[in-house]
Amino acid sequence: MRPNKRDELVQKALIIFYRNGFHATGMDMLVAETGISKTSMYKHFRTKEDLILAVLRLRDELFRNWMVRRMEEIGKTPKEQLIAMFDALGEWFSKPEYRGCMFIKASAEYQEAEHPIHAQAATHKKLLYGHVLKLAENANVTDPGTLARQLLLLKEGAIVTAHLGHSKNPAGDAQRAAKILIDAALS
Amino acid sequence: MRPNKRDELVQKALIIFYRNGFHATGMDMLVAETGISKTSMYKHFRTKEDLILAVLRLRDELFRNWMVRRMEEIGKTPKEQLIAMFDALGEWFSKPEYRGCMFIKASAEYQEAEHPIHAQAATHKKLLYGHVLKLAENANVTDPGTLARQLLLLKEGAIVTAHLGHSKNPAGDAQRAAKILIDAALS
DNA sequence: TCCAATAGTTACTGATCTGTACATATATCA
DNA sequence: TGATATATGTACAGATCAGTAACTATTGGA
Repeated sequence: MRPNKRDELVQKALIIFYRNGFHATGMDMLVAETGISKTSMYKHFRTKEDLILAVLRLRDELFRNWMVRRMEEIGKTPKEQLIAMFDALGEWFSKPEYRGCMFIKASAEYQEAEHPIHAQAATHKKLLYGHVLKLAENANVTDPGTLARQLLLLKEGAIVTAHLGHSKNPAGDAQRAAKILIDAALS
Repeated sequence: MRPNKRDELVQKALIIFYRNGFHATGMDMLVAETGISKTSMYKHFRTKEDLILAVLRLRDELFRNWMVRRMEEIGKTPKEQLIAMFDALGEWFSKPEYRGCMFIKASAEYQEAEHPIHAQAATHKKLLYGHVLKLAENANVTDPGTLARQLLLLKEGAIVTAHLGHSKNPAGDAQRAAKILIDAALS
């Protein structure tokens, strides 16, 4: 049984927490849905919070890898890659299992900035900002920091709006806005 | 005791749910922090869910009234009022008790679109869209629907980002982006 | 003063929560 | 085969969860 039970737990817990929320998911539900015994879980993680932190670390890795890869596949130049972020978002939103951003939800359930789970969610956003900032710099825009933050505002807004479901095509709306902002920053 | 106990409960529960989250706030905590007996609570509301729905209705009323009023106080023309939305957001973010948008958090804890709490959150966003759409129409922009949705993407993004706290001035970034989008929609 | 509505107190149910104790099974490697 | 690590099953502790029952106190209006 070398293929780690710990990793299996984190992967399965990720899906369940994403679908069901953090407080609303009890350890007994994890036992029932993963088939992994509670004793094993508590051997790998001292507390539920530790498990959630491991889940968020995995999610951060998976999500950023996926997002960066899609942006590079769709766009060639830095400017195209920035615009491609919203194509990738559109793909994500159209998946049937889409339920919004796990980090926004984590920060909604663990609100205090000092809480480790909240802090981990903030770290994810910071790391993504780093990537977008680099692209904005390479696109030679005036004030790349501002443009990067503005594009990410559109991204977060689209994520929330896609989950709240009162808009038909938030990724498309965001992308059209992004193009205008990028062009304005290039002149 | 004409000044309704029911209203008092909803007002106090609003503050507690906003600060503490929905699942994380038990009825016993509400009893302890409001001083209202559990029997009274369950005389006014059949379930915790019913209480939450009443809280969200109040929040919708208070928030939209406040936002519309501030926009009208700060901006004269429809265009100025659209831009003023982000001044109002900045005021909100700087309040010490700021904890993000209650409706985003509600939809994060009650994820299924069919859930009454989720639906109520979506309704709030729809109502706000109606107001912004009317302003965009009165500002005589081309495609007011798209502009209204894009401005609201910036708004939701700023709200999330202000709560996740990795950005210094999300309302300012959003406002500068909003001005560019509005000007582009006017030409 | 009496009625009726609204409030509170206390104690409870049964379920579920996180986390643990303890004894047993299984798999790998020497 | 035997040692060690890792997994399991079951049962539990103690707290908390939403919601209820039965009874009492307070209030406003007629």
